[in-house]
Amino acid sequence: MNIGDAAKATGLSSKTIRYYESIDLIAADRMENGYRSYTEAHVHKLRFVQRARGLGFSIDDCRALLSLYEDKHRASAEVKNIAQKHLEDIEGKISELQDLQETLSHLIEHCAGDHRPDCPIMDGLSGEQHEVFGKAPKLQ
Amino acid sequence: MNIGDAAKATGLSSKTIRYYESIDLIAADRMENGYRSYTEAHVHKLRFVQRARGLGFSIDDCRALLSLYEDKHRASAEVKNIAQKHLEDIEGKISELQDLQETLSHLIEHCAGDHRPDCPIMDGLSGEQHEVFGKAPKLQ
DNA sequence: CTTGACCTTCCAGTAACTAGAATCTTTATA
DNA sequence: TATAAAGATTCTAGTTACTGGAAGGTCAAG
Repeated sequence: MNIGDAAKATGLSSKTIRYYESIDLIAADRMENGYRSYTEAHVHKLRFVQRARGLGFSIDDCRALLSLYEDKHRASAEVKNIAQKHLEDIEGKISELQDLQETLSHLIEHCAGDHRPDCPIMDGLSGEQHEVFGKAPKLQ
Repeated sequence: MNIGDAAKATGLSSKTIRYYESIDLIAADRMENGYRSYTEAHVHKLRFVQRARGLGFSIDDCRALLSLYEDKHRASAEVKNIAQKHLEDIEGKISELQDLQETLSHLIEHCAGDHRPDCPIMDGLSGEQHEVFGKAPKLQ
């Protein structure tokens, strides 16, 4: 199977598949003409990574998960560990974003949003307001 | 004021302040020896950007907000518009992350996490599970 | 006069691709 | 059979918002 077919079979773009090979994540075989050649096993791995990326796992996580995927004697604890850490990451991000959401929606609520220049949002950003601010966490 | 003092006054690093100058966001004056020189007005603008970045506004948003900040005749509607779009972005991200969180925590819940190789998380990533999957949205 | 703290510029690296250019190879059509 | 289109290859560079580090200039203190 050529790269284009592998792309269709996985939902990844050819570019992305080549990229994954360039970072030694998933290597294809080569045909005589130099074209990459994909087997069903390759496609499974690609789809595995596609799903993991869809769940927000980093490429490095994917690398670790792939090697566990190929290890018939893996302990599920190892997999769970990676997933757990990732879940905690996600939960951290959610709560940071919720803080931002709260701060922003307060500011927006109090802004008339008309032709006049007075603007609580600007005041907030200028540091003229003290209630609502100072609570916003840093985004990484 | 030298860049180091401006950094202390704003909470930004000297590197970041130089970076902001390099992208034409906030330019400093120069002293005879070539050192950057910061006035209170500079510091206010830097702090303004620092707060906006803390609320997750992009550099481009900051650029727009800064120019509104300096425009005494701005309409608050313009500010509100930028903030509103950003809020919608944030809300979108929150809901994507919540979907991921739900999917992941279901998978994790059902994984024994012991020495045995059987693992619902792996099954999910391998596409052997169909209930929980397919719902996960793409992260941008 | 030297040490140390501070400043300067410039280059490279981060994450995970994506776009585009220049150049094959294969396939389909006239 | 000639050729054009589709699809393959590699390589470089751009994206976001910085951060780290190197090589070197400036300044105040001892």
